Amino acid sequence: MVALTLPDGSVRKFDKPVTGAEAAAAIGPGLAKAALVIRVDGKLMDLSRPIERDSKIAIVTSKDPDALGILRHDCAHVMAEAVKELFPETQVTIGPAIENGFYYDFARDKPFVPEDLGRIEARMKEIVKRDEKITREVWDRDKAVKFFKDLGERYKAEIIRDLPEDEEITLYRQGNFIDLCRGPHLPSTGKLGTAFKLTKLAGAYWRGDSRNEMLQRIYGTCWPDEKQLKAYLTMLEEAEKRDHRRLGREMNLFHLQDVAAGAVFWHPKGWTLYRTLRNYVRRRIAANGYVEVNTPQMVDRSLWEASGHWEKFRQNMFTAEVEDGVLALKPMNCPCHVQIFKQGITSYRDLPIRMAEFGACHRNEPSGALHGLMRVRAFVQDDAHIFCTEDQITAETRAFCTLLSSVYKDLGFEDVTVKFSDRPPMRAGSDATWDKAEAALKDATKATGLETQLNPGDGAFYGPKLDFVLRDAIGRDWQCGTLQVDFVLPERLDASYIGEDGAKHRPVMLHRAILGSFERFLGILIEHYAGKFPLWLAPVQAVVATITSDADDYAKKVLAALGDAGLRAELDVRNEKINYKVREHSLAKVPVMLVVGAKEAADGTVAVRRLGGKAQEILALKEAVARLMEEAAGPPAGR
RNA sequence: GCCGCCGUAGCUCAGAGGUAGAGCACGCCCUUGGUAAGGGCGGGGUCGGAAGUUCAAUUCUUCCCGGCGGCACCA
Repeated sequence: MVALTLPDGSVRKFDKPVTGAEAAAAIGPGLAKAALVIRVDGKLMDLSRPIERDSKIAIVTSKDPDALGILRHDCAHVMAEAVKELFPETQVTIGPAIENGFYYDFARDKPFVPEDLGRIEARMKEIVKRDEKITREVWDRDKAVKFFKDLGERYKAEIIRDLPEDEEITLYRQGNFIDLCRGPHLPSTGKLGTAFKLTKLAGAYWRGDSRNEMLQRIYGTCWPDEKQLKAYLTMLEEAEKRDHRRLGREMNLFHLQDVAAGAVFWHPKGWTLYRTLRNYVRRRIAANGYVEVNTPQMVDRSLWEASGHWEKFRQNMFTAEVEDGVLALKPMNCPCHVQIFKQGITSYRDLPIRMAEFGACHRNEPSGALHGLMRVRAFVQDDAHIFCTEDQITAETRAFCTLLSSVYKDLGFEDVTVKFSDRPPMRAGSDATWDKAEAALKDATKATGLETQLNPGDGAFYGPKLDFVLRDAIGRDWQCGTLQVDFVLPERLDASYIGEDGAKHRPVMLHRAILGSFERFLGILIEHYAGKFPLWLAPVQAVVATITSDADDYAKKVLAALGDAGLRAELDVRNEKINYKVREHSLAKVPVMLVVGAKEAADGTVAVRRLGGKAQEILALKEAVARLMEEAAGPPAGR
């Protein structure tokens, strides 16, 4: 006798063990048809497996959030089957479900070409049409290894060999295709549907290790129905439209050029945006007790040896030989800040010292890592180092978390999470010190009300850290801010202060950045706003456009009034129709247009048109300027 | 760095073993038009770089540089 409790609390009794499929059929024929897998006491299982004991069950259909992963995993299997049919010499490896889809890694001498994707996709649809039954088999380990070896599938054999001793070896068979898999799977390939698409081709290292051979990865996306597939593809198109590299060109913000790979040519408008952001951060940190400094670009090798960078970071550093040694372009500012700290004698009364620098750093990133503004070789950090006592870590971290949250909010990001990385196995500093530092970070995030996720053992060897992640307008996460406690660098570079007791003590250093790098953050900001910046950030805040040349003189007066009010405005008196001008400045994403014709010139007014808006508002020039000025002032500094 | 794809006008892209074309942009002319493209004419390219094959290479081959998508990297 088996009693199965359904999600609604009702109990079904069977006089012998039943399979998930039978249980679903007993509940109703509609459900039996829609059933994909079954959840038994919280664990997902194949419908074909018998349920021997009293359990809580739920039939999982495509509406269930758990179904998506199964669907995508199955899609990977169907793709592997299609590939094996079309290219029998290919070896299969692994193929998991991932966010929005799945991939499968294949090993073969001849790489796939983009045209293959269409063929594979067509064959996948055939396999779905065949509606092959998917069956689960439990195999003996050695037999399974031999079986795959004999098939020439050496990767699969390797995976089985490396599975933990106590793990059951299960194989899934669909048609002529058999694959090692933990499952669960759909009852048959027909249940997959056809809402999938192969999206890209890529190389990927076997087992994710760059010392291993490279496999061919095929990515795909897969959804419960065509509508969701289409929605996803549309979302991708939207993301492409707001790509910062594209908007950077269209809005004439910056360009990248092969003569300086990984470095940015900022155009006037982009540089205005950059400076606006930098000025904003400058105001905010000044109001929060930071002092700003500036330190050398190129520093002698000896300092990097002392700081430990030469040993740990050498490959990423640009160097230049000079007559009496080697200089390195700084990849970070911290050693230089310690040099400033060390000038003269510092008393405990002077602490904390919050030393900020918009420091230009260079890192020799691998060529394949470069990506628009997001990953560059030359960048400027909104960097600062807080020199303080251990007792001050809590208050400083709290203040930083508050400042950071407020900055993100001002810049349009409300959704912020924190990753907290605590002590790694190999570390410097005593356990008591780590206890204190970790407690301080934990306390600070809690006090600020930030949602925190623990990354155990992921801290740097020199101290625990917080990483701040923000979510953008289309749901993507970006790690930007950071706060790292450092017990080691002050020691290595011999920084000290005089304590209350008159003796020398080591300060603690907090490395911290809110934006990370201006370059990357601007990339994120461009995509977040899709180029439509709020007025205070917009590089061109307003365009004064004339309807006919009769209004030219008045338009110049309007422009001057805007300029006097500190607004970034441009004039468009070209011999073009107003429709043309409106279209052009709209595409350039200028937030405000002030349209003036003979009427406005006579009345001393302007017709205000907001980007994307249909309505226009006629205002007296003075009134319009006053309103825009207020709006363009941006967030206040003193918080 | 690794795998794959790509590099033709400022941009988006077509093309072919016999030194190139479209649309938009740009310049000039006409047009003075009230909220997302008015019309005409015109200028513009060592076809990413180097070498090789060939009577002839921008086209085919190799190498290099750069871009794109991943992977690896991001103390």
